[in-house]
Amino acid sequence: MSDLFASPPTPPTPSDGEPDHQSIRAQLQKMRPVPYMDGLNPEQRDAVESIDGPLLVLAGAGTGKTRVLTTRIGHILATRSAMPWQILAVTFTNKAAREMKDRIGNLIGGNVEGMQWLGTFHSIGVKILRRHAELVDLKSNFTILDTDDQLRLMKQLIQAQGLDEKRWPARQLNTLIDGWKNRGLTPQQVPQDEGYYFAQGHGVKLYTEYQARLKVLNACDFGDLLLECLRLFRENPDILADYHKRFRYILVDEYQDTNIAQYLWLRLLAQGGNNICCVGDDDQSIYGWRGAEVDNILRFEEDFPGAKVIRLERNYRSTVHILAAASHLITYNEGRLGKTLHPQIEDDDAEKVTVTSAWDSEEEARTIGEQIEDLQRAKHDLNEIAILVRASFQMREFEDRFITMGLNYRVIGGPRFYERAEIRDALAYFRCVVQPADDLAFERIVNTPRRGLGDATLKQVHDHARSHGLPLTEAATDLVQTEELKPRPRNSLKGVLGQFTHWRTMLASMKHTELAEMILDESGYTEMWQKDKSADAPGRLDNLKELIRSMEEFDSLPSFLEHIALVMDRDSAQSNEAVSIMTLHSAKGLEFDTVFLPGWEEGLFPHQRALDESGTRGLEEERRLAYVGITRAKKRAKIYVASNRRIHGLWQSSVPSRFLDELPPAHVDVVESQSTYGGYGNSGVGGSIYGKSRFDSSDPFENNYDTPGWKRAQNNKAKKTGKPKQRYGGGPASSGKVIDGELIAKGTSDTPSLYSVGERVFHQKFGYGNVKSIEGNKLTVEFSTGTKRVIDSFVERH
DNA sequence: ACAGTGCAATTTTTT
DNA sequence: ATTGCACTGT
Repeated sequence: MSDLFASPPTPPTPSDGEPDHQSIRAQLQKMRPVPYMDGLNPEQRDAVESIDGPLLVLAGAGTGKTRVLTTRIGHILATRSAMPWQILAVTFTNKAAREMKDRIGNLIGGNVEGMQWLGTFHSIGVKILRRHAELVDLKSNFTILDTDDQLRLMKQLIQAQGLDEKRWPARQLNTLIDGWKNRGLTPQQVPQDEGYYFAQGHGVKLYTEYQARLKVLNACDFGDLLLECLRLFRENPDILADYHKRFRYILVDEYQDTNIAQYLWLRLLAQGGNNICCVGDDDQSIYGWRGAEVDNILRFEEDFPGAKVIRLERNYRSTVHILAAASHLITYNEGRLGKTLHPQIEDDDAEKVTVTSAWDSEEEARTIGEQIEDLQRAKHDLNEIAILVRASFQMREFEDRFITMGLNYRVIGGPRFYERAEIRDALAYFRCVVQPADDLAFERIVNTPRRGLGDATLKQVHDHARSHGLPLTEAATDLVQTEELKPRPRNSLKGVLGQFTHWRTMLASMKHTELAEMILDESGYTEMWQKDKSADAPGRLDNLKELIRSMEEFDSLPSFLEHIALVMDRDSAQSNEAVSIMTLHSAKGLEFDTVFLPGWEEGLFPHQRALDESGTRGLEEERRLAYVGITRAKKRAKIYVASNRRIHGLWQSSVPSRFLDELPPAHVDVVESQSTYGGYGNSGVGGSIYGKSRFDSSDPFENNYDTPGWKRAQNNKAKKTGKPKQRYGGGPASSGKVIDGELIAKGTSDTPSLYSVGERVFHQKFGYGNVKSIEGNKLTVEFSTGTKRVIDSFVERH
């Protein structure tokens, strides 16, 4: 394929405006198909070839969206319509950008380095801002603040206003300002009434102050990376015109996830050639809560007059049943552009989507564990299995279970490397060296490790800084020359400042990795963790080593810091075979043979908070989330409902999700979990309908969701809260109920414990352990993972 | 300055 | 239940 590029393409000159050339080339292209077009269906091909004018590609799940995007870029390059550096291609995540780069590389045979404008919205924003920083009151070495920095800054501002931080938490202010920034609003543009929501009208004032502080700190937050670009373009038409000339083609991935600021950003840039191609799927818009505007994609044809719209509806990923389930479910949403997925995979033996009821979340985890073992025995690849949960607290149950089972798993999207305290501390040291005005970094580490610089001293530095309008570092430098500080803190502060000055002088001459190590050693930071005898200290030291190691790939400390700020993913080694556990949100864009979807209960999924806060809009977004979940599956989608779940430490009985009603019965099998007898566990509520099909085998595929029992269950929902788990500890009250025969026999609170001190027992979650003491039916057991108090019926004698 | 205690909050997440 | 926080007392 690379022979297409054998002769070096000549860059089209700006005056090369004769469209005839292009269309002739395009025609030739159509007449003689080129290899990279092989295997594209007509719609995909159309999307690849329609490179002139605005184009919206509505790409349903699994319809070859990325392929179209990358082939389109390949096509632009192959037809010499633009040079690599004249293409702007934006994605949301670094992962998507990387994948796109890789695939273009494969397509055109290698070098994609020329595509310097392929990246995330934010990384491209930074790139533009650094070039023109002075025009937006920044220096080109400005710092990018993360959420943590933002919060600390806002907290300071709230305090400075004399407001009660309890009543007006920084978090809330951050969300508010973030929301404004997502909508492209500067402090002046915030609608008046909105400003009053926060702290009796202090909202806008705080926003203004926050922005002012950022300038002083020579810093940007993520929102600014776009917002300041907007300002730059608007205030400097010549610069915008420059970019118009530069970007002959614009491509946007996941357009349904763009917020207003991003939309404005794109529109300003697209005004040049109008060759903008947006790819997205309104049915997969799941980030409304962080500012994404589905409207952007719904409005595309109005925003870009003359736009062509191409629908990709041939799904190459999933079986008929999976697609039918997802499609039927999503039709319950209003306000969509409307697409139908047509299955391209023929499989007469395809499994229907299953819905399984479990007594509680523990049984749910156990059942899924067993099913995974079955799949494993049938030689299924564990990497092709995923568990997609609504909220991350659901993950723990699976982890616990898989640990005891000895099943390999990996959690995708947990706490990130860069978020760890030790990494943030180390970075703060580096930031402070590179950018002395970075007060937030300075504050973070000035007394870490302990240097005897407490609140009192810091307050003096702060006051001096404020009254003289100086960054903290400078204020501190001033102060130590005077007699204002007490001798001890004064010397201590003088010492650190001296060190920083020293490190800064080394910045140019020393290799950055060595300097970094030197900073951590000389500051006493490494030593602090070496002396720390807590269990995680060695791990933290490892992380620091890892941090230094990862700096190797960069050529300087500043470029490394930018990478950290923007590229927040850690490349985890995923060599082993393992089941993936992740949230539905982080599953977008992925696919697996088998997908387990636990926790389909009202309140959890759809999530109560989504309903409370956003009403129908929230519900529809939850439904799209369900759609995303189901369409991740290639061969098997397995849905689970638990009748009882522990939320915030309380057992709550729950009602199956309304989404289950919205699945097409013809493509769904209702089964009960392998280890449940009956499924009528929720006594008194009429029973779960999901166990019923077992006794109702005359017509197992009828729509079970409309039966009286189901209706009753819905009416009764949320009546019982905080109820103990009847099956295990209920005593006489629970007798006569349908319960798990195996476990109920093991004693209740009324009978003396069956165990004795010193006995070896087995627990489903914690594994083997020794009984330390007994109070009634509660045992204190020492497990390998620690000592826990458990109800005796949770363990087995061994 | 720091350690210990009490209290509230607790969806989803990228950049 | 767990965790992170702000405040209090030494």
